[in-house]
Amino acid sequence: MARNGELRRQILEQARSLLLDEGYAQVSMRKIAAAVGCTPTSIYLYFDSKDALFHSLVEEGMGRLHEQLAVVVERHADPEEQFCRLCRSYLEFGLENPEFYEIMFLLHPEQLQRFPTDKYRKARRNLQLFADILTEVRGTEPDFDPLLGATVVWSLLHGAISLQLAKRVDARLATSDFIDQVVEHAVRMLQL
Amino acid sequence: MARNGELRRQILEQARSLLLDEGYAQVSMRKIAAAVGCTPTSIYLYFDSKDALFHSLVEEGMGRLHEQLAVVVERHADPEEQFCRLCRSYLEFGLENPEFYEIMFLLHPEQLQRFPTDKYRKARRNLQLFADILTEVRGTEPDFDPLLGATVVWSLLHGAISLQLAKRVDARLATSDFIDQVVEHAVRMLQL
Amino acid sequence: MARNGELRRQILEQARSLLLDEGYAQVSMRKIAAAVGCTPTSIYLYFDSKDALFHSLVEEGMGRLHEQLAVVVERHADPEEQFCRLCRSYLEFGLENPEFYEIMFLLHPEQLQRFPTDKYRKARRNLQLFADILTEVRGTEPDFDPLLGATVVWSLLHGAISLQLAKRVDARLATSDFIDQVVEHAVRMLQL
Amino acid sequence: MARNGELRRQILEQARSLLLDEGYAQVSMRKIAAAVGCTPTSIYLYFDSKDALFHSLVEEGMGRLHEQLAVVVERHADPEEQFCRLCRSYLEFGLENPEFYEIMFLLHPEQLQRFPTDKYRKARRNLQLFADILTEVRGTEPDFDPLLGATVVWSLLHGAISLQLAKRVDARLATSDFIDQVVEHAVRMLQL
DNA sequence: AATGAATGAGGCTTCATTCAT
DNA sequence: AATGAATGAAGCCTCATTCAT
Repeated sequence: MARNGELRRQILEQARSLLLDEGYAQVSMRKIAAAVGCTPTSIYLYFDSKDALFHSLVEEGMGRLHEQLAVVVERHADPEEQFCRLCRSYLEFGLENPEFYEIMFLLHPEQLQRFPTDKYRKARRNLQLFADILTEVRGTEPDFDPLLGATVVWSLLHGAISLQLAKRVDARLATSDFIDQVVEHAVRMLQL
Repeated sequence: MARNGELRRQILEQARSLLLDEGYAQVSMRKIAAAVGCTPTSIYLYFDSKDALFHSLVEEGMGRLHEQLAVVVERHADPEEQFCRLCRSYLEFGLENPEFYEIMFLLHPEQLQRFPTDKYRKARRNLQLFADILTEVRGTEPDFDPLLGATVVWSLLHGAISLQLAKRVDARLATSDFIDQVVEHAVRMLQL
Repeated sequence: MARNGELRRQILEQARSLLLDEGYAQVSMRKIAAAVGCTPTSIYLYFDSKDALFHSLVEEGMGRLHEQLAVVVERHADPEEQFCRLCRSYLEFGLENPEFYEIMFLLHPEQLQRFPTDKYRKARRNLQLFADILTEVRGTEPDFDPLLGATVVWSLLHGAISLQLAKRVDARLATSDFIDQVVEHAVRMLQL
Repeated sequence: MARNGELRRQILEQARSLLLDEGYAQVSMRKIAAAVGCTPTSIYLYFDSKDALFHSLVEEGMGRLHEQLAVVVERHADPEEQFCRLCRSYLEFGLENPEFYEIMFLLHPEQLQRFPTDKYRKARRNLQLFADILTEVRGTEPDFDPLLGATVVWSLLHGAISLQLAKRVDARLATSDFIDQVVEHAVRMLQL
């Protein structure tokens, strides 16, 4: 019907769109096909299975996130500035790409089975960006583990995104205030 | 076959167990019935629907968590001690009752539909325990919002549990170190 | 719970009520029990099966209809007056007791299985009331069969009720006009 | 397995056949599939739902009936002859296509839900055929309403078919005599 | 006189997937 | 490059009914 890979692109796009609109449990091959305007069968020309399709989305999301974070690190010299912006950028990614964030970090491993473990290693590169700055700033402290510190910060950011996406943050709190406060608290990891 | 409510108890138990093993999407009435050793029909003697069954689990979990946290607050006088123990207790609950934690906080509201909104208000009581201590310690600061601070701490704790349950924390980090570090970082919320 | 037969009476009453409100297909033993305020099991104390319950209703309806029609015949002397009133009374019964009429005459025999055939003979007594008058008026005509004539009249009345109950009569027609016209046409059977 | 639309045709056919044998309430997707020799799933390739399937039958029946009646009107010039044949043709359709007649006119609207209202308008075209002749013959009478008269005739024909299909007509009456008598009585509507 | 507990059968429908074309 | 036809498994849920108490 279209140029090489055009349909593949559309499938991924509609899958993401459905994911955003209806949640993972409601996304089926049929619905994706209907949204794209092709047959369910056609999807199997480009993806081995439903899992494989979603793995592609995970991979794409991982790439986008890393790219977005890497740019931040490049653009700023001051470690604290870098760290602060890294946090904001991560939060921003999660809140503005809920469908990516959901399949990347919120879906149970059991739901998204058979995901090649090595692809999750890409996720670690992102964590390393945080750890690197922590090493730079607090690396000399004998009892400080940068990887551990980065994981704690990640927990905070991830928790904030999760609660926000699940709409469990009290409606009286302004989102921007919440984000500011999260970032402010995350940055404290740079302090002794 | 069973004494009063015995089957009901077994259903809840197996539902929780399946939830833990396979994730919400994989839990079906049929599987629960098979695990319990009864007919799917029998489940409907005790629960109006699948949703109702899971709502019962949510409610039970909410009750357990609140009880566990309330005890902590009663037993300790020093605010910082209270706060620290609250954090530990919350983490402990999440990590030791993953199936409860999942349905309570990880499931999307859309997946668990029609949940009586007022039952979620119970969840807020837990958040209030954190907020109360923050008010006690930092209430005089003009620009400090205890509810906001408590939500940030909650994000950290929730994120830590989520990542741990999803097995996304680097295996090289000892869980006890991770928890210590999370609590230590959370407690910083008490400082100016 | 109550005096002898009291519950039995309530069951029949609620069954009829449900029949009227929701139609035969929607009436279940459970719903009847819920409406009465007893257990589904209790219904089986008074009726052998769902069929038996409905057969009782059919029987009751047959009795009521016959009583209503018999009164008409007794009260009037003039054959034409009798016939006219019989028709009106039959139409009235059908339109004012739709739940009885439905189980008595509209339900498929397959749906209401195992109905003792002899009970349907009661229905013939009603037809005979019409036939008797026809015999009285036109009995001398050589080619006139009163039973046949009565059945034709019955068809008209039954059809009118059926279409009305199924809401298939054009809404622009006033019900009273429709009934008048049906009776007027039925009465023509008395004429040569 | 089957040629284009072949399975669809078989599904409709078996659905009709089951309808005839067991009545609407007893017809299930599973039974239809079993009768056809395919999977219940396959039915959903051709019909969106059980309702949709039966709506197709209704529509087909409406078309057939109208076609059959329209031919009668075209073929005869004399109004009385037309009317007489219309009645016979309607009766014939009902008695020879009981399964069509049942879903078209005997099923309660509640049982066959969500039927596009405009399709019932087709049914009115049939009624209009009767009304047109009545207008032609008795249109000048001031107190005669052709639509009302047609509805009365329809009641008679419909009632006759209903009783016959439900096997409630006395077995001693020959069907052909019954039909003759019904038609004869219907035709009286043409007289003053 | 009534119930609580339980069930086997079956209701409609959707799913991911395959295979021949 | 794409599809039309088909399926087996499974989803939630309701049914009439039985049996021990």
